[in-house]
Amino acid sequence: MDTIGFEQHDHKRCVQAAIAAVEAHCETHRLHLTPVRRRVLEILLNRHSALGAYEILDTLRVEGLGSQPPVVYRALDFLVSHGFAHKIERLNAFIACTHPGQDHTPAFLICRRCDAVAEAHAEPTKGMLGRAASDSGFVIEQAVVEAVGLCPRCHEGAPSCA
Amino acid sequence: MDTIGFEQHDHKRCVQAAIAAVEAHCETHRLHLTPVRRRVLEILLNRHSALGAYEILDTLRVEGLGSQPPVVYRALDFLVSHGFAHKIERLNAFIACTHPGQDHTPAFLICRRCDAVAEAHAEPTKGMLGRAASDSGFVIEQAVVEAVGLCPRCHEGAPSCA
DNA sequence: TCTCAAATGTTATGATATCACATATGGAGC
DNA sequence: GCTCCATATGTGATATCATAACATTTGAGA
Repeated sequence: MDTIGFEQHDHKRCVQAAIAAVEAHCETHRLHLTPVRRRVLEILLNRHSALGAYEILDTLRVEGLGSQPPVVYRALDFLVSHGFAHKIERLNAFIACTHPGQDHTPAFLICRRCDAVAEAHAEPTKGMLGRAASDSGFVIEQAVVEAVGLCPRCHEGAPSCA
Repeated sequence: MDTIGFEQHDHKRCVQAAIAAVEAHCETHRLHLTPVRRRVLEILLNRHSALGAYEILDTLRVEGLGSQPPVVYRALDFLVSHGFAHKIERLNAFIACTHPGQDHTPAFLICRRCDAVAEAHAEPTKGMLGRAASDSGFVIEQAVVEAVGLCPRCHEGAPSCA
């Protein structure tokens, strides 16, 4: 399953690849990946845990890219609306998408101990939820699927998953 | 599927039955359903859409049951932690549980037009999410499943789903 | 070069949630 | 009945998350 992000990986390379994929997508879809938007995406990509909007803003402020909340929220709106990032409702935080440009319903595995977040795929129209929806005539347009628990490393009984 | 709440029903009776079920559960589990907690539950039960904490607080304030945010948040903590109510993360709002006392993972169908919310059951350990979790060694303890879309009535093309 | 839409800068405020500490309530043991 | 203590509530202040409103800048195309 290539969507699980708990294992070790070449992080620098994964960031570069993600940026490249987003750039390509913006190119073909005539979207503006402006400096602020690009930088917010980079900040998100540099972590595999979710970041609060104000944490991102702190970094932008240091770099002179903006100091007020609307700056970061607008950049996040752009990234989220085009599927380059996702909001984790449970955490009121944001995370870069691990497969940008592809249409998908993300599902998240959130470690409550080390705060790592892995993205998987959800199938909101299948399973009991999909059946309940179709039985009642509800039309699902969008879904939030977020599981909280322990990631493999934190589950091992290690004192910390740093 | 008795967990779908979009159809018409005897609302007064459903509220009474829910209160009775919660009372019974508190009785057997030595939990205190204090006046504030009971009233918050009633306020939630009187709707089939989610209510924000401050909306609930407005009602409590009028009734002299408390006027500060911690009052309502503490009552909600009690209700949510014992499964008598759920938080809808997507809406930052709360809703009474439709089958209190039973251990379950709720899933919600949220109408974006009329704000009605129906509760269904989720199976977080099944489907692709469960497989992704077990494949990676993630242990799911809790899950948020919330679908946004159109309820049967709003989907009919009616001007409103009042 | 002009124009206009898109993006950004900035001030202020709204909405959601918690902390910290004081006070009250109610049952267990004496 | 009284004391002790855990639980619950009252209250003021504040933290955290998010958006409204409007001015200014930028950049692609006429």
